[in-house]
Amino acid sequence: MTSPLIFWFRQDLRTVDLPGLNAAAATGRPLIALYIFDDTTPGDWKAGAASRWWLHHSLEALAGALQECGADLVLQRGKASDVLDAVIEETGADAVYCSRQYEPWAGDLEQALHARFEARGIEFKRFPGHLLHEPGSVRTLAGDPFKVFTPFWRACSALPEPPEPKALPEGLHWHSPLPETDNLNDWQLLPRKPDWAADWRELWTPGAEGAHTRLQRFLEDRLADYGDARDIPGVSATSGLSPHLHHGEISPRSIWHATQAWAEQHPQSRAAADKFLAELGWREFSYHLLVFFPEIPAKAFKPAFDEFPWAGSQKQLQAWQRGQTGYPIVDAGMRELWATGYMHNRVRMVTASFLTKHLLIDWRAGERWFWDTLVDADLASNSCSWQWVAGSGADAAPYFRIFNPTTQGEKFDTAGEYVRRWVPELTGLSDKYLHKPWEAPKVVLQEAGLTLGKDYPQPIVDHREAREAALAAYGQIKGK
DNA sequence: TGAAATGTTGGGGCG
DNA sequence: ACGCCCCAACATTTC
Repeated sequence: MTSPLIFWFRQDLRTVDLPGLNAAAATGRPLIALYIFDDTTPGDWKAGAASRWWLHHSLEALAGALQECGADLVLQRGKASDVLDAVIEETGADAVYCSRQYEPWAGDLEQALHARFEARGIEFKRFPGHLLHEPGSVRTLAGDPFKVFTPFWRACSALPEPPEPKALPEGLHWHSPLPETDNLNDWQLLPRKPDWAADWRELWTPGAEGAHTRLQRFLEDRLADYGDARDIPGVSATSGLSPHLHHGEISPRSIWHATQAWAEQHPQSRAAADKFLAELGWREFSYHLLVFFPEIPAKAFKPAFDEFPWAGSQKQLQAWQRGQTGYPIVDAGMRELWATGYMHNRVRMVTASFLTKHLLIDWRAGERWFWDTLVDADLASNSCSWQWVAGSGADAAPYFRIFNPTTQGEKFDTAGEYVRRWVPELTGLSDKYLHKPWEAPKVVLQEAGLTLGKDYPQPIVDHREAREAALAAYGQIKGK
């Protein structure tokens, strides 16, 4: 009798275009579908609260999809190596297949498992699938990792196209009897008291099916206008695929090929498609940076920033987190994040710039907050993007690029749709003052039924002063 | 994947 | 008619 093979699900909660699972199926051996909830993760980057909500529903969806292929998903909680050992022991499995992950601890774990299993004659194989191109496959002519996005992405497009997505073959052979599975509810991934995600199912559909539906809808309804509309937070013009991608419910290769096919049918929208694909490019770039510079989540890429005189108070941090800074576009973004687990990309830049430059608060505080509150929280993208905004990263925005929250609001939320949606106390204010209520004459405020400092805060910092302070702080590390 | 300060230009009001 | 000033509007540079 053939020994079973464990397919270990990780951040790849799908059955379509999952190379490791296809390879496992191709062996013809009885399979065990296993997911391990490992909250012993070192490095202090356990899944945040919003991610855990997503994970719960994503696992439900995966279990459903596997059921349709005749499989039961085994859920177990604990240290990955211990759980794998126990399942191997119990079932007599002598092979473990999984998808690669790129977080520093995940790489370490894979190495350790490889050594451990090899010694015992257990086959351990890792497969790509989370990225378009494996880190290491894209290098400069000198063989170094790229540190600038544009040449990186150009080099990527010179590579052979990523493989076409492959469906899971029919008639898989599943092992039984299976080890006992945990009850998903016992993992308590969902929030209670209060259940702040009570209505999130109306916003999101975690799982591969939801991901593919979202991609289709994006291609049909949104991609043609993506070029300009993607910067308008009041308009639903972005794909919203990031949380699906993070959890591996859809592969970037599926997105890549679907977008290319769409672009061939809509040649006049080639530019929009390329712009969208470049966003996948930034995701790739972040992963490449994370692999080559594993300190990125915790340490400034540019050493000069180790000396940066970060300041800011707990009180200011809290005002930012709660959307009470007195700058409407910033507060709208922070409240959208809190209410939905998501924030529009344009506004992520504005709010992050505000935290690091107007409040001079260390980018790592923002990184933490986003990590806990975003459903798409992703170590690579989150840390690289924070460093990008803070000016400390590879190919980062120059430090002195300080967003003016008023100008950004007027430029990208001209009609005030976004601010009025998330900061309803400002609804009565005319467009003219919506992004700068502190400049509104008394009568206007009265007519809007608004008392600044009571219904809505006064700006917690003065823009001009904050900007000058930020530039002065930067002056202290410049040239170092 | 900025904004502010500074520089330049050109039309129009005015003496 | 002319020079002068004001100030948008746009371009450049500086942070």
